[in-house]
Amino acid sequence: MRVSRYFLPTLKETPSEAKIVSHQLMLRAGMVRQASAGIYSWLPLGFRVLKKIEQIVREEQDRTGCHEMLMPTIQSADLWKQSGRYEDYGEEMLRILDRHQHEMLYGPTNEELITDIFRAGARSYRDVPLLMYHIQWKFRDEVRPRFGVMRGREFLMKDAYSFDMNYESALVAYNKMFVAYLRTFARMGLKAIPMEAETGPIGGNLSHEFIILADTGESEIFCDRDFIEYDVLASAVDYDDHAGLEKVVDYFTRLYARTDEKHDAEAFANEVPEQRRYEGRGIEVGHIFYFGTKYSEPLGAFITTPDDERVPVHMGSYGIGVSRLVGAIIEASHDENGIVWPEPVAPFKVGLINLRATDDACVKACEDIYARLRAAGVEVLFEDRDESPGAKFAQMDLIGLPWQLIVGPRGLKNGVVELKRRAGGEREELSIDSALSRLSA
RNA sequence: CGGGGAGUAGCUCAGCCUGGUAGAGCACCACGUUCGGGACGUGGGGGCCGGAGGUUCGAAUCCUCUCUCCCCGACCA
Repeated sequence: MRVSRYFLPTLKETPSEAKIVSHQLMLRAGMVRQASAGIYSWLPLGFRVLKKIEQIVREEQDRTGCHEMLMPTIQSADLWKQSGRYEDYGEEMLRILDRHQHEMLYGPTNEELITDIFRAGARSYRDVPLLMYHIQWKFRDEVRPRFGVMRGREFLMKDAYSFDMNYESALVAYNKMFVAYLRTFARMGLKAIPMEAETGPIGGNLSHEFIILADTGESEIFCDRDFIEYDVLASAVDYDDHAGLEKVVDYFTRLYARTDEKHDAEAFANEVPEQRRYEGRGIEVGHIFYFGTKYSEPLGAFITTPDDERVPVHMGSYGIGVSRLVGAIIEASHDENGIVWPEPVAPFKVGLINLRATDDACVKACEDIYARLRAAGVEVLFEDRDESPGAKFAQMDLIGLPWQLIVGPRGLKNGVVELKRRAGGEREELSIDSALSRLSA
């Protein structure tokens, strides 16, 4: 993509309404634009990041054998009345009347709808275990939206739902999601820590929040350093190896990890040796629940067991805040110059900077490099405008692409270009060919 | 929902107290000079001063109502 042909409205100054760094940087980098309180339009650059994150979430869900589907944003109130949540959910639910005066709502979550889908299509134990998910926009009419996309009213969420014949089987689904979540966040370059959580309005009795480490996070966290050092991506997972999954989950659930709300200084001191104590801040990006038959009973989602008994199906739900992750990643990864994207979620892999857009040799070299990078399938943002070098560097640093390939007349005389890594800022002069092979690797 | 603050150019803001017909910096456009970390000069474009009423010869400015946004608190993916 050429910057000259792109819609990239970056700002030099920080818009006054943004108070936290991720929100400021998202606005400055031209990723989003606020449409109204807690509701955002995703501009081309931001949308690319959102899609990258969504795709990682999707791949890790698919890997567990969870089936992707899509439920609507607008739901009928009927099912919610059946489950009892039409009243319970309160003001946070956006209620709508259609032209026939039917009560509709913009879905804040989808337990009711998925349960209805399940009960209509599943009859017996042969139909479970079953895992389904979708990635869809949700609306929760928060009293006070803030922090940009981190706590919007409209947000993109991945929500998965599990259906099992009994608790033991449901636990396997829970463990699959637990491990999938660890992998998902690790792939985005984040350290995610599962913490025991309250089950909240969704209900149930087995629940973990996944908190990622970020110095500017909302909640204070206390945990064992082993969480941070464990590399979940080091070995492949076999989601059919139930015992293996349990081992991983057991490992993580045994270690101390609590937010300030549940923190117990004494227990922390007793359970965790001093050199392994980690205190920091974090942001919640995922939440998993087992809630048994809370919805299947009132909504009548029953299946027949091998013994010809009719039992309510055991369920769990598993959420990841996809749009929140965009902000959370920036909170976890930025510096004084701007965003520092972890490569897997970066909107482009490399920014190609032509330092002298009026110089024929520079133009020729850049056009050649641009064509070759694209041919190699490398996502490249080509800064081809006639601007001052300083302005180009500043903008490139702001939007935080992992690599900058800098082409200027001075280097070209010696047959070299400069390859700079955004994280850490190491620069290296090398020939065009070796720069290209480095970036294509 | 309680408490506070703010709406003036794309962004950051001044002007408001003490009414006289719209400003600065950045951004944008043109030309020229520049060019390895947000360049410089000259010229230019852009605003029903959030909206509605009122007071007044005259309102960005005073009064009333209203909408929106932000912050703190309670609440939450």
